[in-house]
Amino acid sequence: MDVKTLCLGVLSRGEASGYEIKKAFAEGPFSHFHQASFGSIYPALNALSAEGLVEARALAQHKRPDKKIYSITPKGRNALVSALMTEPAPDAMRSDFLFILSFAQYLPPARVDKLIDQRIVWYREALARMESCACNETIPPGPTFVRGMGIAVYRAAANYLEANREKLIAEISDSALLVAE
Amino acid sequence: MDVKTLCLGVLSRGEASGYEIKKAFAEGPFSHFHQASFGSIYPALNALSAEGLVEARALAQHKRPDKKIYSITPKGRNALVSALMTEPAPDAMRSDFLFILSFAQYLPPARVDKLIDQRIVWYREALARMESCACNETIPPGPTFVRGMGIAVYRAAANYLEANREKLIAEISDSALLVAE
DNA sequence: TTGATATATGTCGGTTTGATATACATTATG
DNA sequence: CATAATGTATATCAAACCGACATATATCAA
Repeated sequence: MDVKTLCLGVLSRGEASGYEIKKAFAEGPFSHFHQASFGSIYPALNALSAEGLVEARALAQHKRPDKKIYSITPKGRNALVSALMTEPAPDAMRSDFLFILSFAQYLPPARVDKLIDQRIVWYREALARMESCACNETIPPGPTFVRGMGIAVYRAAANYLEANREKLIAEISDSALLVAE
Repeated sequence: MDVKTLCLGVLSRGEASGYEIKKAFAEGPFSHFHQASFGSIYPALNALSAEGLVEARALAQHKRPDKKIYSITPKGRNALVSALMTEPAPDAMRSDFLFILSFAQYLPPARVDKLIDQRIVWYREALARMESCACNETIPPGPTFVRGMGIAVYRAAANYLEANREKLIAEISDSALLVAE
């Protein structure tokens, strides 16, 4: 699933600028299962434009660069559906946090404690964003299902961290004492 | 957290070849929160070797390319600890599966059904691997904690899919009927 | 006032992926 | 028994991608 397809997906829900597409991956409804950077979005939009899968119109702005608003074409919708019919790659989680924690016994307990603390806050904030967003609107079944899965997974992560942090800190503090003896 | 650091992390648990490091990310204890490809591992090992952070010894093999077994040096351990003390990036999940499902209403219900089916199997198999692995050995607190978090998150994902799949299929089947009327 | 944050597009170096090449052993499958 | 598929093992390379930076301005907080 390349960035071109991701952009088509966002644009299928309504026209948007590159900046707004970035926001959809940074904070919006796609943020908990995909991300994309400016360095890939802008070239992708140019390529899609050249292929006739999206159309751009420039919107003049007060003392700012023109905002280029992209909208998907019928050809673009076909390309999106084709991409949606291919077999998805396995799901992948990337967590520097867990990589670091797997070496917890070689780190100062205070550092581990703070790290877990911050990550709980991060997960809880992400959860709040997911749960609050657009409850008044009528959300289609697909996005509702996907949102629910994001909430379920993030909640499990936050709950696990809260339930098991003390045990971990106690264990690595004990082993430090053993070494000191 | 670049591939060089990830390799140092694997090697800190014992010497290994590039191929074995790959396996650690594809199936092993790191597989549920980080991944790395051959194309990044081999150059990373060469770079680490040039910097004196790892040492290589060649192991002649019967009618096969020599296996290069890498081990971490004291300098390498210092570099690893330094990397472990930097602030971790936010956790990220990447799921083409969820991206596709967010357009469920534009897809054939049978396709959505099969997709969810396969993903449940995938999550359950990953769970079985995580839960079975090395229960007899004494695992240090760090890896135990990290493993527990992987299990908690994957279980939440599998349970959510099982609990909500029927509702989704029913909803997209209904809307298809409405269109047909 | 000074810095931070937000809007907005874009480039560029460096990293990473995923496919491919090579080579042989072992293990299914028809 | 042949043959296909999978596993062991290293390595390269084009294409894709990320993160930082450049540019320009408005707004809001310290």
